[in-house]
Amino acid sequence: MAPGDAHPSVAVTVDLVVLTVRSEQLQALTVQRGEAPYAGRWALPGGFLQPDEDLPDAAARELHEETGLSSDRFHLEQLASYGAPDRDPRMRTVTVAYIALAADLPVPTAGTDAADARWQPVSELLEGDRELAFDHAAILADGVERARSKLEYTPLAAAFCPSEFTVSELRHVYEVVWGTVLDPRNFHRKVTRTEGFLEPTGDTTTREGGRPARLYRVGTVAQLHPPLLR
Amino acid sequence: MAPGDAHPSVAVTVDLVVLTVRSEQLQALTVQRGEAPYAGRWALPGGFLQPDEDLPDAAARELHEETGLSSDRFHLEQLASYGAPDRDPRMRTVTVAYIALAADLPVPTAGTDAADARWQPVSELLEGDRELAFDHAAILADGVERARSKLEYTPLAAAFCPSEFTVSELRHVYEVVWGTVLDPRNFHRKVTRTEGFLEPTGDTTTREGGRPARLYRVGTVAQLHPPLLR
DNA sequence: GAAATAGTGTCTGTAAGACATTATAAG
DNA sequence: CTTATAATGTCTTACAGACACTATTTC
Repeated sequence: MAPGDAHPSVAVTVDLVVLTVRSEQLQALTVQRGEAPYAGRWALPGGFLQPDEDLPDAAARELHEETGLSSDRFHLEQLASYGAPDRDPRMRTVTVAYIALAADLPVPTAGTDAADARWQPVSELLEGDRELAFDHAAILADGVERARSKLEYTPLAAAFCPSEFTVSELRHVYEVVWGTVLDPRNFHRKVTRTEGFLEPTGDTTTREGGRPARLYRVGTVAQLHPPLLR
Repeated sequence: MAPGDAHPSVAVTVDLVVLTVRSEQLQALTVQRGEAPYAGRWALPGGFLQPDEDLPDAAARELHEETGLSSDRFHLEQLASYGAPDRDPRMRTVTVAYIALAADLPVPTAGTDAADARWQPVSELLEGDRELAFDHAAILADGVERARSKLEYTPLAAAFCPSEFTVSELRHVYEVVWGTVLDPRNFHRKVTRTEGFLEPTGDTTTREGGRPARLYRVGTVAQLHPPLLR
C-alpha cells in the first residue's frame, strides 16, 4: 500500500448467502428489490459496511436485520469478495460475501429496504428463469459449492440441523445438499465412528416414526478425519 | 444494498501472499516499507485497487509490479478479505488478499514503493520476532494454511514446481509445505495412480543424481480423488 | 400381526502404511 | 565395484460400498 497512490473511493458492501434445508430442498434467502436498478428482481440480502464495523460484524448485523434472529443461530463464514467494475451500475462497489447456514427457520420478515423476503430453492434461483440481480447468481453458486464441499471435510452439516438431531436427520442434510442418496447403514456407521463428530445426548426421539432414534449434539472437532467424500 | 443508506468511502487494497519453496523452506515474498506507518517494517506486497480494475486483475498487476514476472507463471487465487476498522491507522481500508504460488524464482526486484523486496521463510515471519506490518501476519498465516490444505485435495503442489518435474521434486514440495516426511515409495504409487494428476512427458532427468527420473507435467483434474491427506 | 425407522453385522474390494527388492545412473 | 536415487512389488490392516439381519416403535 503506497500512501502516494490514488485511492479512489469504493463502496464496500456485505452480501449474504443464507442457506437452509426446507421441503427436501436446499433453499436460499432472497429479498425483492424495491428500487432501481433491478427493481422487482430478487437479490441476496446485504448492505453497506458501516464506518466503524468489522466485516464479520457487518455480516452478522445484516443477517439479524433480514431474519430477525440472533446470529448465534447461524454458522457464518466469509465466502469471497467480488469487485468487477461494472457489477453495480450506480457506483463502484466491492462486496464481501458471507455464507450463513441455519436449521429450518420461520418465514423471514421483510427487511426495511426490501419489498419482500422469501426462501427459494437454490435449484430454481440458479436456473436461467428467475435471474438474480447484480452478480448474485454467481455469488450464490459459489456459496452453494462452498457449502457442498465443506460437508465433506467438516461437521458443518450439523449447522443445518437443530441443536439436537438424529443420524437420520443428518443424513437427510447430506442427501439434500449433495443431491445424492446415501446408504443409511453405512452412513450411520461412518458418522458414529468418526471421533468427535457426534456426541450422544442420551435421549431418543420418535419424531420420524419407527424405532426411537438416539439424539446427538455436534462434537468439537473442526475437521473430519477421514473425510466423508461425495 | 440500499441506495438510501450512507455508504462511507473505504479504500480497497489488494495484498498478496506470494509463496515459493526455496532452500528446503516455505518462503514468502515481503517488501520493506519506506514510509510511516510501520516504516522499515516488512509487509506483504500490495496496493490500491484502481478505478476500472477487477480484483483478480489488480492482484495480477501487483504481482507483476513486485516480481517483474508475468502472472501466468503463478497460480493466483483469492484468499479472503480483511477489514477491521483500525487495521490501517491512516484511513479505513478493506483489503482483498490473494495467494500466489510459484516455482523457485530469481530474487525479486524492489517495487517502486518499497525500499526492498525479499523472500523470507514463513516460519520466521510467523514467529514473534520479525513482526509484519498491519495485520499481515494473520493474512500470511491464513494463506499458508490455505496452501497446506489445498495440497491435500488438488494438484496444486505442482504450482511450486517448474513446468516439468519429477515425482521426487513433487514429494519435496509436500514435505516442505507440510513439514512432514513422506515415504518415497508410497508417495510415488499414490501420485502416479491418481488419475489425471500427472502426465508423463516421456523424458527423464538425472538432475537429482542416481537412476534417471521420469519427468511429468501436471494433469487436467482440479480435484484429487481420493485426496492425499496429511 | 404389518409397517416403518433405527441400529448392527458380514462380506468384499480398494487403498494406505510399512518395508523388500530391482533398475539405472555417476564416480 | 560402491553409492545414490528411481521405480515396482508384497504384506497387512483399515475402511468404504453393498446388503442381510435384528430391534423397537406405531397402527
